[in-house]
Amino acid sequence: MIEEHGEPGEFMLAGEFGAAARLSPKALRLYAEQGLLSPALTDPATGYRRYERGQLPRARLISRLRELGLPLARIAGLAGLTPEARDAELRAWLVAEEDTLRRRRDLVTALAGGDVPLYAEVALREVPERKVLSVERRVRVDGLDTFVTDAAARIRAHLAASGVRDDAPMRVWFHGLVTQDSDGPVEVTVPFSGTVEPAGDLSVRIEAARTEAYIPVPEAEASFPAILRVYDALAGWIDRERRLCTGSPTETYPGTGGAFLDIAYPVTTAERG
Amino acid sequence: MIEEHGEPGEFMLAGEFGAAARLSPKALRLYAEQGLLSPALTDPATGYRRYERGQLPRARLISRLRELGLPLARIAGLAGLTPEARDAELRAWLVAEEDTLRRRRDLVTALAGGDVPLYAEVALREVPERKVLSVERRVRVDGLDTFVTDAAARIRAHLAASGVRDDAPMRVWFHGLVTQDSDGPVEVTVPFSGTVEPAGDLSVRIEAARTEAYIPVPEAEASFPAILRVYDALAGWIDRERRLCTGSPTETYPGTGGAFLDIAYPVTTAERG
DNA sequence: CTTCCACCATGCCCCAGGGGCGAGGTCAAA
DNA sequence: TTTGACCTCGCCCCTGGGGCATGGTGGAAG
Repeated sequence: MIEEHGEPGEFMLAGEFGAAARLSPKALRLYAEQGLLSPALTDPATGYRRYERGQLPRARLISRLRELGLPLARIAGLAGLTPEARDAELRAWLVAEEDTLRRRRDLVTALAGGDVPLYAEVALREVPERKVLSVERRVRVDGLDTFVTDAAARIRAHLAASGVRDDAPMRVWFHGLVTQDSDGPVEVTVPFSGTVEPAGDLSVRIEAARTEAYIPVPEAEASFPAILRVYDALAGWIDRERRLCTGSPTETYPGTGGAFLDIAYPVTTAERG
Repeated sequence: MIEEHGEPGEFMLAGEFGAAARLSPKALRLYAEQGLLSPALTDPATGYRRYERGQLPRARLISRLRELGLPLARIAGLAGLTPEARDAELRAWLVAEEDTLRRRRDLVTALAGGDVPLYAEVALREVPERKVLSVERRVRVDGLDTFVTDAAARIRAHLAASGVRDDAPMRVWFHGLVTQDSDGPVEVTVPFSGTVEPAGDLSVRIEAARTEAYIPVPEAEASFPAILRVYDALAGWIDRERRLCTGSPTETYPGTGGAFLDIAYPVTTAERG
């Protein structure tokens, strides 16, 4: 318990201040180090931090925002806003949280679904060597659509300007893991015939010949998270056929037989013994 | 990219296995250390981990569960269940997540509301020294109701068995921070007159005389998160009156004038200069 | 058979947001 | 003055890896 102070001074020590703001002394020390909530006075000899009463509203606000689970950097930004602007930011954050929850709900549903019914649609095909115009960049899921759309437009524009026709579907390569919080290199390629000069971040390269296992995906299943089941089905098929993946997965737009897209993995030619 | 293997062996190295399960080698190493996903074989000379194809489904499951943001310990538990049981657990987890989101939404609303209208209801009172029977324990918010209800019942039962009447409201002391993920010591006390022996975790002590600032709270505002605004209003009033808190906050059931409860802070007797 | 290069291992430091502990300094009332 | 409750700092711990440096390896090509 805190003892009574007969004639209390203007300044409070960390424990007392923290009790009034529902923040532990440890948390207050951290906030002081980070500059999020600097004590009004620090005794240079003892290191004791003294807070003043006027800092309580800010401390209480920080405490509330921490209860929401916001990181300190975010809180530092929010604490500097007007109450109205802060409220607007927080409501936007809530909307994002709701999105996250929806995504999780969909993932759980996808997990429960199993992947058996899709096996029959998997097939093998030989893809010949092709010359392609490509753009590669590291992106996260939230920037994926924008990147792919933009890259495809620029590639096709450059092909048109170079006087060659793009005569085959666009292919998106996932060279690395692309998730909510980890980016991976993604490449967009469009095959062409003829001669084209590279320009800016558009490069010309050869896509090697390969055998790939693929599965056409209708538009209804082409978005997250239903598409995860398709990936799992394809991987499961490759397992069962006792083949091995030999490269990164790709998505081809449009897909075989009028499908919205094909998902494909390059695989070994022969089954393993 | 991964080269083709003419006659691939039964075992895969970390990178290859990880590419097939969408897990980084680093993550696989961590999971191996924790026993979450042990490689089928570890070369004792080189430390190379070899995974086999049959481990892919488990690896993919782990990858999916990580995408949900679940901690590894939780995943370890879930991975051992049948698909049906796992699905049930995940749905329960989703419900908890929805609760969390609701709580956050309420907190944001409370933050935006301000606390001005409640000031008028704050008052001061002198509380005399009282002998009380008490139970103290560290609890978190989720165990708070259960603890208070149970403690009150046991205290009143012991008072009745000792032949004394409990003649005053129950008081709940928050000696430490009680939040979602940090527990604090909480004490439940009931004043009595006469003589009672301590028993088990029931102890007899004196609550010191004090001055307290209090505010009656109707039942409609007595639950989370509306009650936070009341706490803030009380703290703001104490600030404006230029007093200091001298102890832990308490909640008294029932409250003054038919209120559901009173929230009170012990404060200094005199205003400060 | 050697060489080459990509892959793999360990180990260390880093991120948030503190909790917990121990050593030692400080401040008040009794 | 003593006592006990504060306070300070500093270190190690948690999760789930990312990134880097150093050095050992595997497999395929020459």
